[in-house]
Amino acid sequence: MVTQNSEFPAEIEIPDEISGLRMTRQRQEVYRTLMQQRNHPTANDVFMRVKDRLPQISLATVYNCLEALVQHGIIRQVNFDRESSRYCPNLSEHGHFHDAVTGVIHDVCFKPGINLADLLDLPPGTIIDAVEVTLRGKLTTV
Amino acid sequence: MVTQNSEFPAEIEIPDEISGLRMTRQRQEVYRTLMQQRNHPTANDVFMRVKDRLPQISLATVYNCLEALVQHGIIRQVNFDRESSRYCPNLSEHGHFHDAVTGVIHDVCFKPGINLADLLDLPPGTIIDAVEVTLRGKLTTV
DNA sequence: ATTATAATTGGAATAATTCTTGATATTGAT
DNA sequence: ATCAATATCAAGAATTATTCCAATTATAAT
Repeated sequence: MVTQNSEFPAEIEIPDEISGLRMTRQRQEVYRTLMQQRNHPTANDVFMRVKDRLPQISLATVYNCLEALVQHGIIRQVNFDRESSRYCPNLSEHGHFHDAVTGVIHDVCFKPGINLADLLDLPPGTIIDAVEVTLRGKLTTV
Repeated sequence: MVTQNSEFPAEIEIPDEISGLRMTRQRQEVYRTLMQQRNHPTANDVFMRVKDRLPQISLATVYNCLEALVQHGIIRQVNFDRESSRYCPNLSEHGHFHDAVTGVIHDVCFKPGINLADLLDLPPGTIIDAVEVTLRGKLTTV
């Protein structure tokens, strides 16, 4: 049961197992951080945040947890150029817009009914397992 | 003038300057390698190949040359996950298909008349400077 | 020719990530 | 519950691609 306390934001309840992956305390906290902090944090960002609740956790463990979560399809790993990997719990098909001014990464949805693979000149017999769309630019305040 | 010799494949002529970038001997060889070896080589791949013609070249120089060429829009840098950067002289707008079986990277064109930004749900006032499309999958031989 | 600027080199430094090894915790079978 | 087998975690070492640095060399400008 979740401890509800008006002094703290409501916590996200994490089950003991997700998609066959045992959710240890460490994995729960890593996952919770990603669910709460939707700004595509790096492993180190997650590490610093999780340390508040699990002071003894190591960066290696954060990497292990993130990898396990990615492997089990619970979160997604997102890369921009060769910067540190970022992690994202948004599993719906979406792209990423990288604001060159603020550095903020925004999730971008496809307009309904769009199937990217249909728009590409692919040789017959190509099986697409994953699609990645990354945009770079600025967000002029309107 | 290019030395033509039937014992060797015809060379690609590289001018002394491209888009305002002075084409030094090193930059010429790096660029020539990319033009001849269209399989998206890494900096190290280029280094090994260029060494045949410029045995004293250093890896740092190859990195410098590649960066200069990228900065001047003469070639493109392509990243897959956090693997080594790859380089590509194809400047036309295209995506990349990464064959999981062979590891080969294929350029993929958009079907005519497709403007990717139109298919995305972008907030108004978004200025897109660059678009990157990466596909992952297999190429079933038909 | 001389000076100023840019490019190259080789090696050291960096940073993100992975690996290794021993300790801990968890599960399943008895 | 106990024990063995397995999985996870922690800490630090190792790895790898890339960048930085300082010294040399090449090119361009006067």
